[in-house]
Amino acid sequence: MKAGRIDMDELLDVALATFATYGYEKTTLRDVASRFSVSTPNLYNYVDGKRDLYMRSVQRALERWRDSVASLVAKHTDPVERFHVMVRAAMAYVESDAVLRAILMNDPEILSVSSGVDRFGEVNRGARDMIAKTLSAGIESGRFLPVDIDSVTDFLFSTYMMFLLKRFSFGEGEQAMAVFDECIEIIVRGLLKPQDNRETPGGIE
Amino acid sequence: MKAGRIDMDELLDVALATFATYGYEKTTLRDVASRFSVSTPNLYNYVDGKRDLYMRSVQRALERWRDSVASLVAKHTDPVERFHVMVRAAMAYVESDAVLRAILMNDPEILSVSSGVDRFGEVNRGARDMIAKTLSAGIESGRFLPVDIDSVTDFLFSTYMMFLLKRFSFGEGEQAMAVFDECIEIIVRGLLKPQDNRETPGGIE
Amino acid sequence: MKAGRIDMDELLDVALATFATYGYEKTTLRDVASRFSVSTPNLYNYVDGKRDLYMRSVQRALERWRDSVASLVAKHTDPVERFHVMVRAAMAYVESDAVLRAILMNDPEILSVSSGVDRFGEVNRGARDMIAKTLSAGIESGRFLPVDIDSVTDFLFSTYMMFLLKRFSFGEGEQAMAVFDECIEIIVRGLLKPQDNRETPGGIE
Amino acid sequence: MKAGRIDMDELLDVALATFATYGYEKTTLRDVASRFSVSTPNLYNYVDGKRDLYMRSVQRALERWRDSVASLVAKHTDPVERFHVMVRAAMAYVESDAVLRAILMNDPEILSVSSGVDRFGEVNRGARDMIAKTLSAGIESGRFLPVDIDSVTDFLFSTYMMFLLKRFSFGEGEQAMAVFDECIEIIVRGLLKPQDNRETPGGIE
DNA sequence: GATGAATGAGGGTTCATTCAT
DNA sequence: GATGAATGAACCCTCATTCAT
Repeated sequence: MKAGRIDMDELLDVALATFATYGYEKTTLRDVASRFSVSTPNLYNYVDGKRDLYMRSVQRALERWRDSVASLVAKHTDPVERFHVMVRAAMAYVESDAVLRAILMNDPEILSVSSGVDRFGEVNRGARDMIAKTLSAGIESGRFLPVDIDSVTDFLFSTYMMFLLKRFSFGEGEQAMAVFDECIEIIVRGLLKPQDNRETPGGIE
Repeated sequence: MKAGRIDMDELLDVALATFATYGYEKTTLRDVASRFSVSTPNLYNYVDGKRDLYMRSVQRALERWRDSVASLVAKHTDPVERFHVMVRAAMAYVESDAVLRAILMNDPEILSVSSGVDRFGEVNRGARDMIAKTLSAGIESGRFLPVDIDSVTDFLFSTYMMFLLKRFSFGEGEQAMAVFDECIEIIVRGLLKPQDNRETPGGIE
Repeated sequence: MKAGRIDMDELLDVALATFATYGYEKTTLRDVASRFSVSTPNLYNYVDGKRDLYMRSVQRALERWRDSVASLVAKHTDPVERFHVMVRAAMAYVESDAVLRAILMNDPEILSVSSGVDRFGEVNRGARDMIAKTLSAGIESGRFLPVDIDSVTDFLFSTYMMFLLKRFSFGEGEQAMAVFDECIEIIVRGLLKPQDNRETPGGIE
Repeated sequence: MKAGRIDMDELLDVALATFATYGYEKTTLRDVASRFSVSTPNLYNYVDGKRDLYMRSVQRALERWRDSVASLVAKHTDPVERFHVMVRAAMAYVESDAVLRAILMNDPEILSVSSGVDRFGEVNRGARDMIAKTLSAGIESGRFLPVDIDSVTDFLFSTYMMFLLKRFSFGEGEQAMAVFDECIEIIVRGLLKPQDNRETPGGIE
């Protein structure tokens, strides 16, 4: 009783897996269409072309990633905790999702925000919002210093992305993670008001 | 005195890097040719087509790998030491060469020798020779039991390749290395004559 | 109600004529496509490439040839007559079809069945069936000796093909035909039961 | 002690044979060059390119043809005899020279003079001269009627070419020859002065 | 929604041809 | 003379995309 033969969610899932396997260039619309026993042009009734199919698939994957992190972060109220949970959950998610990892490795620029164009601006903005909110919550609660939220958010997001890239796209191995943990510690410590400086819950021991 | 605009060594290096970056399919002959400001068909004066360019580039990379390992192994005389140096040097080399790593990740079958066709037969044979020689040296020196060299060589090479694949192509992380080290220990211990069984120089402590 | 700009039958006819005129190599897909005022890649909606277009065109021509012969043979019941009709009709058809003749001259291996690969296996098998049926009919009717049908069919088909090649592909002229007629006589006479040996309807006198 | 590695006569012979075998398009300069173990560009020291190589090879073949006919014709003085010898010798030569025949079959336009461009103008002019001289000799000797030499030459040459084409390029078989013989008879009879009309030496009986 | 037909762009490859050496 | 290097044109073929049905 479906209106069409193709379910949009399924389409994006199948497409993402195919892109992950073959990479964007080598993936053929026929590859995707044939998985649904459907003609290639028919995909254009659901999607605006190959690029669009790719963008939407990746978008959805990025959203799931963001949502997963957000729901974990939501369980915590302490701003410092939220920070640590956020960065660690993000890392753990990528580590656990082979398809997303393959996508990121094939197309590292997905996470790049500096090189002029920001594809996936919405998702990235969502992630930024999450950071910004955590930041401002920390400031309002009085534990963080009253820094400029926008610029610090930018800084944090860039650092985060940089490490993701190093870790998963350029494959710089696990020592990159140690440096990352350390950097996060430094930043968090820098945000805390002096009297909080001793304890950083969730830090490495 | 230059033969032409293109130096063969440079060509293979550039090609390898390009293949490593984009993968075989997405790499265009124009990609490679344009790095030398040269027309695409001109590459056919140096190389027999895209496939050939790929094969030769990879071949050279594999040879460098093999030679690097061989030269390190040559510094040792004790068969047991040679074994440990050999397997560790091989792993370390791949770890240090991002281009080779990318190539292996994009085309894991390079190392496959079982699936009927053995592309890069010569290099693989060279590696096998290295193993076989180390084995027979150990036997002649009286430290190894007089095993059948061919079958043990086969076994060792397969084990070695299997771990390389797990480690770098399938990205199974570093715990695979621990297992590998252990396996090597077991094999070496099994090769040693009883009185040698206690000490395995180069082992993990 | 037209399916498209190109009618499959027309396509194969045009292609066959073009191949006959220029030969396989010199014939361009553009040559064929332009006859339909159509882009070259569009041919791939009808056909699987140049080789496939060639194969199908020739296949059809061979089928027409076979069918023409078969329908003539069907008018006769006497096995001996059938034999003579069959071989003569086959020869006459080629003589009358300049396009088929040109194709055969450009690509003599079409009829070759011995050299390992039998392209056009189906048609050749059809022709063999025709021979085999005629043979077994003759045997059942009691006029032919009870020979092994398969091996005699093989022998007859080979002889037939050999003469076709000599006549049309190597252009050995009409004296080849005389030899052919004689050979057929000999074979037929050898197949007949002794009491039939005197009369061979359709023979040369 | 040859100046170069290649003898011009040999080159043209080899080239002609190659063109005859593969046809103009499929023949590669490398095909020809490799027969002399010589680089492809080197051929340009002897010849002005592929087209030129073809033209010269064919030219030479046509000249040999013409000369062969001319030398046979020269043995006769009777104009009528000369005519018959000329046309028969021309036919016989083509029949005996498989390479020339293959060339003519692959490129029937060689003999075409009507379609605007006359490649091989010189040879064709030579052949025409031969006809014209025979004609004028016949006229001067008083056996032929005083026709306009140019137009009759044109007519004869065209007829001759037409039959050659029918016979060898379009493969119209041997009945074309009968028609040809008859036509020649008719023409010769028409040229003779009335009292000569009875006897036509060399005619068909 | 779905499909067959059609196209332009682009990729690998061959080839005739030119040029500097 | 001879050659290696270089190029543009052309070919087969794939693919994303459009359009009429």
